[in-house]
Amino acid sequence: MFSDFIEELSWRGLIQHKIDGLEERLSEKMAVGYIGFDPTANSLHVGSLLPIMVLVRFQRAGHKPIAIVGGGTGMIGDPSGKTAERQLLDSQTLQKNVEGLKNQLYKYLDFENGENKAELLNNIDWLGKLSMIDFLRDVGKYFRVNVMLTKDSVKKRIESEVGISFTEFTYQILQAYDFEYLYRTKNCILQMGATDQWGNITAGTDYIRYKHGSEGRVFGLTFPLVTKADGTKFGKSEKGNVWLDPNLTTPYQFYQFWLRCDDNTAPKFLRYYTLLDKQKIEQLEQEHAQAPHLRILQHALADEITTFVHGKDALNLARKTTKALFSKNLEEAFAGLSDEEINLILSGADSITISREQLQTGLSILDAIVLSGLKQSKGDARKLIQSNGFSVNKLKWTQPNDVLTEKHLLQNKFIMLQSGKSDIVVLKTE
RNA sequence: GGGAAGAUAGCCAAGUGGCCAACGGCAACAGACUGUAAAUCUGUCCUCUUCGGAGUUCGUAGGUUCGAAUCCUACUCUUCCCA
Repeated sequence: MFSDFIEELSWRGLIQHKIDGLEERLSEKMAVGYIGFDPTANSLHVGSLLPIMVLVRFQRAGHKPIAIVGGGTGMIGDPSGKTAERQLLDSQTLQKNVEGLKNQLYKYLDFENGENKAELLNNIDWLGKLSMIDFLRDVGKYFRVNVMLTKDSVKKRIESEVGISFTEFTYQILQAYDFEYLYRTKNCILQMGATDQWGNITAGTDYIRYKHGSEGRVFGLTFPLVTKADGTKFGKSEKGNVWLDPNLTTPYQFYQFWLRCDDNTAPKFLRYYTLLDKQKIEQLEQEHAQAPHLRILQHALADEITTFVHGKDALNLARKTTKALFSKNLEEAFAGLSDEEINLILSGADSITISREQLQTGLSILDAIVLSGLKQSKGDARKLIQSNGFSVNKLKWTQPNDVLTEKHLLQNKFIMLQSGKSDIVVLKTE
């Protein structure tokens, strides 16, 4: 039962590097493996979803996952993939971020049941106790500077204009120490991470081998950094980062993010981020090829991931809201719905609330656009209208000097403001 | 310690006394075509605006000039060469 983890990752295209022998070791018996999460923000965003899914698959394959939040290493800053020295966070912010990450990870892994229940640890608990002298005597002795210099993350920074501080240079030792600590105390034999972590991971496996000799047979595995087919940065919407916290990115916005995925990237993301099996994904691809305009892959992607991250109820609401807002005929879409149903559907959308009196006296359309956040100034709002990019209740609005009044209300309740094709804000009245 | 080159908008980068809110590219936003996709073509793209304009930018601070991103001085930072 332990054997299919590597095979699974492999067909999903999730293996970039791995240390030989891992597959055999995993098939023998339950293994303990870990991934570290960086507390640079107080919520995880979609970029962290891939490591989470890898841990989830690891646990589903019968192994025991450990998630580390980097309360200690976060104080230092990982130079991997960074062109400039990291701005250090103060310990209060860091502490808050660590708590935020913990709460989210509890949602995705099973921390309750079975021999392979997940664990969550904060590396400040052991790194914080390490004294300077102990560190240099017991840990630093095992690291050769010439080897450390060859790591990509260090090499790139040394060659760059900004260089690298001693602090960040030592980062790999701390991460290696984490791995060794987990090996020693939790019998953890595998560290996983994105491709840019390979140097840090091998620093750990080398360290364990030196320190524990032939007993120290441990493994590393990396998965690709997420990219999109068009080369643009993954994980940003027009409003910024896409977060996993529903208070920062609503389930509707989250659902929409995946729904807008392009055709070339969708098959990859289905493999990366969903628990659908190979057969199902290939079937979806065939259906998609038959009728691409139905966007079958995008719907499957958005449905699966939104359910996983926010749950079935949130998905249903996001779908209902999407269906209502993107319907061609609004009157029809809302006809026959009760007040409660309408309120529920609108509660999922981005919205602003204004007073009834403002509509009675007439609300300038430019003000409305700025209030809604669709554009940040009246000048921008005017340009939007002039370029034919603004609609009210799905009808193009061409007069920048006109006003919104009660006659624009749908169901006597709300007005739909839309910039471009997909950015919709609902204006509600009190 | 000595010398040389450089710093321009979110990023890259041209401009070396007036024609400069500053060529071009990327990213971003909007339109057309589509499928809330990609590609392509078009428009916008320092800030605000009552769309008439107004205000603030070319490392920082001064200066020369009717006029400075452009010339001068000092300072800060970066890169390279020599010791």
